[in-house]
Order: sequence, then C-alpha cells, then structure tokens
Amino acid sequence: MRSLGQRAELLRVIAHPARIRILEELTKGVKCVSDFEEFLEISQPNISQHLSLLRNHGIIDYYMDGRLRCYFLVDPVIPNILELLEKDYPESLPAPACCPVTKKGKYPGDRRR
Amino acid sequence: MRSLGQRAELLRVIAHPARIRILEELTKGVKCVSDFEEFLEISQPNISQHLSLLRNHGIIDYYMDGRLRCYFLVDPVIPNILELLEKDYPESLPAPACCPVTKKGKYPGDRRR
DNA sequence: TAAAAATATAATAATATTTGAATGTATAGT
DNA sequence: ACTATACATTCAAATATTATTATATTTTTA
Repeated sequence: MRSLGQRAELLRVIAHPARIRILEELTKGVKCVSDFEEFLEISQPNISQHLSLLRNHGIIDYYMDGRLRCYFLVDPVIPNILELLEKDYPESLPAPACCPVTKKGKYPGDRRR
Repeated sequence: MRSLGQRAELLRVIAHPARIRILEELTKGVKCVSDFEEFLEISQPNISQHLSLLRNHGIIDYYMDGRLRCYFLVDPVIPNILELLEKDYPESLPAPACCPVTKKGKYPGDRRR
C-alpha cells in the first residue's frame, strides 16, 4: 500500500510531457535512449535526466546490450494511469443536488462548529 | 481528447499530498473549507490556495450556501486515478527477454550498472 | 450597524524542478 | 591503441511551486 506521500510522488514523477511520452512508448516495448531521441524534441542529456528520474523512482529499469541501454517498464500501475489519461470522459460528474444555481440548498450531512 | 500537455498538467495539479487528500474526500461527497481544516494539517489560506488551483483547472467547483463554500468534484477522471493509486500491485511487469534492437543481450543474467 | 465567521487574495520567502552546457565513461570497431 | 558511438553526470541558471503572513471580502448574527 502506497502512503499518501508516495502516491503524490508517483504522480509528480510522471507529470511531465517528456516523461509521459517516454512511458507511453515503453508501454509498447523496450526502447533505448537513441530511440527516444527520434521523437522527443529535447537534448540527449535531458532525456537521460528524465530516464534517471524515472529509474530512481523504480518506475523503469534497463539492461545493457553492448553500448545500448534498453529501458523497460517496471511499475505495473503506469499503463493503467496512462490509459485513464487517454480515455475520453464526455460527462462531468453529477453536481450535488443542492443547487449551485439557486444557492438555496442545505449542506449535506452534519457540520459542527 | 486531452493533449500531451493537458495530460501532464492534470497529473501535476493532482500530485500533492494535500490535494490528493482533498480529492479523496470529495469523492465521498461535498465538503467546505472548514471541513478540510479538520484533517489537513496546513493553514486555512494554504487550503484555499490548493482549492483555487484545483478549481482553476476545472477539477472541482463549489456552490455557496450562506458563508460556506461547498466544494464538489467535477472531473470524472479523478475517482479513477485515485482508485488506481490506492490499489495494490504485488507484481512488477515482466522484464523483456532480450533487447529488441539487436536481439542480443539476454535479460536476466548479464545486467550491469 | 458592528462584530464574527468563513473564506479568499496578495506579497513574499523558501524550496524544488527543469534545462543547457560542458564533461565524463564504457563499449565496439578498426 | 585509437576513435567513434551511446549514453550519463555535474553544475549552474532559469523558472516554477509551495508555504507563510498579513490583509481583504462576504455573509450572518447580535
């Protein structure tokens, strides 16, 4: 079970356009750094920095093959999160019954103080 | 369909312990600011700032009831994301057997750092 | 009408994140 | 052994986020 801090940290580490793209690609399969260079419009050192961050948080790992580092996904929650983000949600959640518009409603439940 | 930037931004806005707690509570129902004060160990202005951030991103909204602001969830993806974070994932994803680029370098066996 | 309650806003200070530039390291090929 | 390739690391500057303090706004109640 992830603590509150761990949950926040996990999201924080994913929450960057380059890292989301990296993770999306890794859900499709193993990729090495020069593969990422082909579609990420950032410098190679910057790619390495993002990969290091992800690895330091146990989200990805790599193995060496010659001079290539083959990165792959480790954390099983990642594909699920990415899938949620890509899904379309046409509806907002239902607003609570007690009327944003008429301003008349009572607060649901008991309040103290 | 959310753009890459929007996906990153959404995660970034959720990715804070206080905001995650706020959103978790809001999945259970409407809450006003003083409700949050009871379980968040941060100052009232700080709570307001977190609520404003969430609202400015269309994740929550509120209605007024007297001098209370009753906040509620709007973005339907939030409960799903929170649920994923709380779920337990006992297994790592299966590691790839070899490097898809060179077809060499067998995984487990000769990993280095 | 004045006071208080509930909450927001603004300014600032502290801290964290991100990027860029330069440099470093290991391996493969010759 | 030398060079090129593939990648990482370090440091510093720029930027963004967060928390704090003080103050303001709105509504209710006395």
